Amino acid sequence: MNEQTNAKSLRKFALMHLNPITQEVKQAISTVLASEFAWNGESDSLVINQTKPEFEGDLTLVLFGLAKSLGKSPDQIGQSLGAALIGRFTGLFSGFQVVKGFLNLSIQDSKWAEGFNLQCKALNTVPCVGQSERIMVEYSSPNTNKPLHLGHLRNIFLGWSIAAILKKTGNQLVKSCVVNDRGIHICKSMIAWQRFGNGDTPTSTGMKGDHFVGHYYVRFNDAYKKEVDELISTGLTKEKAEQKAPIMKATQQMLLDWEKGDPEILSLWRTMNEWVYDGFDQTYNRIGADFQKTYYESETYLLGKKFVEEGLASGVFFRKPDGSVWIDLTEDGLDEKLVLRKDGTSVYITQDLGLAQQKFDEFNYDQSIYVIADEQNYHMKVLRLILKKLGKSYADGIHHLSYGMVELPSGRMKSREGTVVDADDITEEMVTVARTKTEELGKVKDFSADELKELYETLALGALKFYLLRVDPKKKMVFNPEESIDFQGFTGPFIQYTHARIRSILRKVGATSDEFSINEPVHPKEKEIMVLLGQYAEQVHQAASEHNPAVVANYAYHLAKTFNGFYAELSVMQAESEEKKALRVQLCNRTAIILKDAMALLGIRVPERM
RNA sequence: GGUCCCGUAGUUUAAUGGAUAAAACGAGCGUUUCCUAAACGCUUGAUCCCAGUUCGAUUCUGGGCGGGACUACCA
Repeated sequence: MNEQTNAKSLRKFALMHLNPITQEVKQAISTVLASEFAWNGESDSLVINQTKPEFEGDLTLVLFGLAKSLGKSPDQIGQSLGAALIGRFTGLFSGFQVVKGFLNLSIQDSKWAEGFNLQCKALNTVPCVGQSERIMVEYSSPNTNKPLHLGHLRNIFLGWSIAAILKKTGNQLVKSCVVNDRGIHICKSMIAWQRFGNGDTPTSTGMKGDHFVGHYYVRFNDAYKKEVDELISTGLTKEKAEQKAPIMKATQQMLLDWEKGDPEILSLWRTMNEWVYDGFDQTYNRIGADFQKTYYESETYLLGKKFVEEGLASGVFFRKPDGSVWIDLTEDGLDEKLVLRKDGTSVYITQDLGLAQQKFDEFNYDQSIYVIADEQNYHMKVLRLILKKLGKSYADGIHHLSYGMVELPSGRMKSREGTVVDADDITEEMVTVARTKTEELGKVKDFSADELKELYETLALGALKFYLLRVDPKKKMVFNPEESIDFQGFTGPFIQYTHARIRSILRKVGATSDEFSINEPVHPKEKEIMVLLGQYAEQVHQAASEHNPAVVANYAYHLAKTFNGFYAELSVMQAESEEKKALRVQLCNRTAIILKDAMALLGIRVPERM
C-alpha cells in the first residue's frame, strides 16, 4: 500500500513538472475558481484529462468534484468558469464547451507551438525529477545446467529495460546477476558427462557451451527415467524406484564430494561451468544484456549464517528441539519459515538474506530491485519481512519486479518434456523471418552483407524484445510458436519502420534549422504529434515509478501510429508553404529522436533504412 | 484447506474512479503517376456472474464461478 501511494504521488509530482501546459491550465483554473467562486482547494486536486477525440477541445476538466464542494450544478460552474477563463487568459485558451459535467477547453495553437519549441531546444529528452537514487537491479539469474529459454528472455529484457528507464530518470544503476552454480542440478550434468561424454567438449563437438552441458542434463534425465522404469518393473513403487536409482545415488554422492571439496569433482565442476558461462556470454552479447556485478551462489551460499545468530540473539528467530532454526510469521499472515536446517546448513532464504546484506555493504543502495518470476512472490515477501524484523534499514528499498510466466498454448514450458522455447533458437528464427521479409520487399538491395546482417539482427531482436516488453510485466503471457512473432501492427518493426521512413525524409531534406514559426492554423494531425511528444517525459517517469517498461512500449507505438497517420495525409516535402515545411520537418526530426530514445529504453535499436 | 495473482472482441493486449471501452492480429473491402504500402482508411466484434459504495465502476469492496502460482529441512 505504502509502495502504491508512493508511486502515485511520484507520478503526480512528475506530471506536475513535466507537462507545463497542463500545469498552466490548472493554475489558471484555480486562480479563477479562487477569485470568482471563493474556492479554496488545491490546484492538484483538479482532475484534468485529455479530451476524447469525439469532442471539441484539448483538455477536459471534470466538474463533478467541484459541483459538490461549491454547491452548484456542474453545468453552471462549467459555463461561468469557461467564460471567465477565456476572458482572462486569452493567450492560453481559444474556446470552451460544457458537455454533461465536463468542461472541454481548447488551447491556443500558439501555446502548443511554444511548448513544442521549448522541447526541441531542451537538452534532455527526459528531465530528472526528484532525487537521484542508487539502485541495484538483479536480473537473469540462470542455473548452470541448461541454456536460457523464453522465460529468461522476458526476465532479461525486463531487467535491462527497467534499469535503462531508471537511469534515464536520473538514478545511478548497478546491474547484477546471481548465478546458481551449485547444487544437485549441475551434478546431474556432470555425472552424465562422465558416463556418456567420451571426453567430448564444446570445442570438439562445435556446440555452444550451455547447449552442450544442457544436452548432458537431458541425457541424465533419460538415463534416470530408464533406471526408474526398470526398477518399477521389478516390483518397486515409483517412489522407491526414484530413490534407489543408481545414477541418482551417484549424483547425490557427487554433491557430497563437491561440498567436501574433492579436487577432481571441483575441477570438473569448474570446467563445465566455464563452458556454460561461455555460452551465456555469447547469448548475452547478442541480445545486449550486461552486468556490472556477478554473484555466484557457490561463493555466497554461506553468507546468511551470521543472520541466524543475530536473529536468535534478538529473539526474532527461535530454535526447535531438533536444532533447526525458524521464524514465526503467522502474525503477518504467513507461516513459520525455516532459516537453518537441523544439520546446520542454510536454505535458500538464508542465502538471500546474506546476499541482500552483501549487496548493501558493497553498493549502499537506496533501492534493490529483484527481477524474478511471480512464482517467487511468497519468497520475496518473506525475505523483505525477515529483513524488516531484523531491523535492516534497507529492507524498505527491496522491490520485487514480479513478472508472469511465459506459457505455451499447451501450458507451462517443461524442460523435461522438451517443450521449452530455447532463447538462441527463437532469436535465430526471428532473424530468418527478418531476412525473408526484407528480401521479399527488396528495399535495401544496395546493402552490404554486413549491413544486411546488422539489419536482420536489429529487426529480429526488435520484434522479440517488443513482443515481450509490451505487456504489463505482472501478467502471464502465452507464446504461440505456430503464430510466432509478427512484424506488423503493434510490434517493434512497426516502430522501426516508422523511424526509417522519417529518416528517409530527413535525408532528402538535408540540413535543417530547428527554427520554425506558426502563423497559419495548425492541422489536427500536426497538433496530435506535438501533444504526444510533450508527454514523453511523463510517460518515462510513469514507467520508472511503476517499474513497467510496457508504458514506454505503448507510448512509442502510439507515437509511431500517430505519425503514420500524419505521414499518410500530409506531405513534408510538398508542404503548402515554407512555414509548414519547416514545422513538419521539425515534427519529423523530433519524432525520430523520441522514437529512437524510447526504443533505446527497451533495448531496441532503430535502423536508418529498412 | 490457507495466502496471493489473474478473468476485456475469435486471439493478443490498452484504459490516474470519468464521457459512446482503445488498439493490433484475424476476416472483408479499399488506397501507390507525390516523402519507403513492414504503411494508411473503412467494415466486423468484448468488460465472467451477482450485490454494494458513487453523480459516475473495466477500475474500489464483498460473494460466487473459472484459470494460475505459492504454501519443501529443493534451489
